[in-house]
Amino acid sequence: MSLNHVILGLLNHNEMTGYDLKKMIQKSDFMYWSGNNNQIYKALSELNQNGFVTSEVHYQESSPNKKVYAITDAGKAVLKDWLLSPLEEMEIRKPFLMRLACAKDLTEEELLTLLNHYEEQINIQLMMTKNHAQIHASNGSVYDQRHEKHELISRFIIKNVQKSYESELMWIREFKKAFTEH
Amino acid sequence: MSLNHVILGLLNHNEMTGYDLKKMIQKSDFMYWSGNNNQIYKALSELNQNGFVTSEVHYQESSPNKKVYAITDAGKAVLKDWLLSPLEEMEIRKPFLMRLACAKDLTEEELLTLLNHYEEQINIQLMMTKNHAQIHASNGSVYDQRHEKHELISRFIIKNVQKSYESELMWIREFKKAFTEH
DNA sequence: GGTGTCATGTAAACAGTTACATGATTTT
DNA sequence: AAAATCATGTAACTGTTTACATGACACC
Repeated sequence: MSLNHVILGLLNHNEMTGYDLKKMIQKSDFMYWSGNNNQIYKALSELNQNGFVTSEVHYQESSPNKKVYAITDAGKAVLKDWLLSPLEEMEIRKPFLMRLACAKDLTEEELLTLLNHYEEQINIQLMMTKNHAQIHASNGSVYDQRHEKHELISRFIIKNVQKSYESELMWIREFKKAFTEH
Repeated sequence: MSLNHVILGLLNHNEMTGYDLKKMIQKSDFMYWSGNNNQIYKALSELNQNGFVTSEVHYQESSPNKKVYAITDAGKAVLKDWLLSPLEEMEIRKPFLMRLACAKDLTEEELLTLLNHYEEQINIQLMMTKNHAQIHASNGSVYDQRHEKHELISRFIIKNVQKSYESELMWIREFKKAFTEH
């Protein structure tokens, strides 16, 4: 149940509404949850029931009312426990590799177009993260960047995602080269 | 429903039982399904009902009876349709990055031990894939490697997984360096 | 005598996605 | 006039994992 932990982590930066959390998770390049309503509002009510967050209703005229959530001391303790607990393994899901493994009956031409499609896709994804990174860098980002330490961390998180794509592109080029040289 | 497609792809190499498929998927470094019974036997009966595979019971004395599944022409057509259809996007799930993003209140020491744990974990995973690759190379592997083309493909699939881990290790070292140099 | 392999299957629980519902305001 | 933003929530569905059930044989 890691999403609950991440929500605590986000609320540890700033108090927020469910809607804010949803947008943050959906925009992020490295948070791997869809950020749909069901997930987030359920997680929040669960965290609230356990006393890990508090919620305060803000009445508004022109827009619907908000529930602003804030982390409690109990929540901070749970967050820290998680941070120091054994690390979950990463998962790489590359449907392209599945296709490659099943490509026995494809012609060399078909295989090359598949590879080219993949290269294009990864290129697009890389460009998107670079775009997001620029936006982050220009307008202050989600996290407060007054502290150097935290700035370093967020820079390296973005770098990590970009490196994953760049490494993939390098592999594709190597593969294409090996493939065209029979 | 990509698992069904991959099962077709595997059966396109060799006819097999559900148990064989299960083991293959569980041992694989790049197939991202757990390969539990429920998934595989359900998928097989579905493929069978749709006429994409046939099943033949092999009676055995000392072990339980087998159902050997083979791909049909209809199954081959479905497989090829999938191979030429639009590519699904890859997903990278790195719980470590989630922790980093939530690490605001950790001390620099705690953060460094987290990083070291991660490095160790990735190192272990890399070594495991290298081990698997050796086993594959020595005893003929799952796929028949009579054809050069296919040998090239399986070599590059393994290379892809390894490169993902190596790129991660490089990132970790870069991060540790940047971190210790304040 | 306990664990592991071979072999198939089901039940229950949990996680995740899509789609629905409401309703005012702002943008295209 | 249609679509998007703000804002919260639920229902139905699909997908995935864990655990159960059976039973012979081989290995340590």
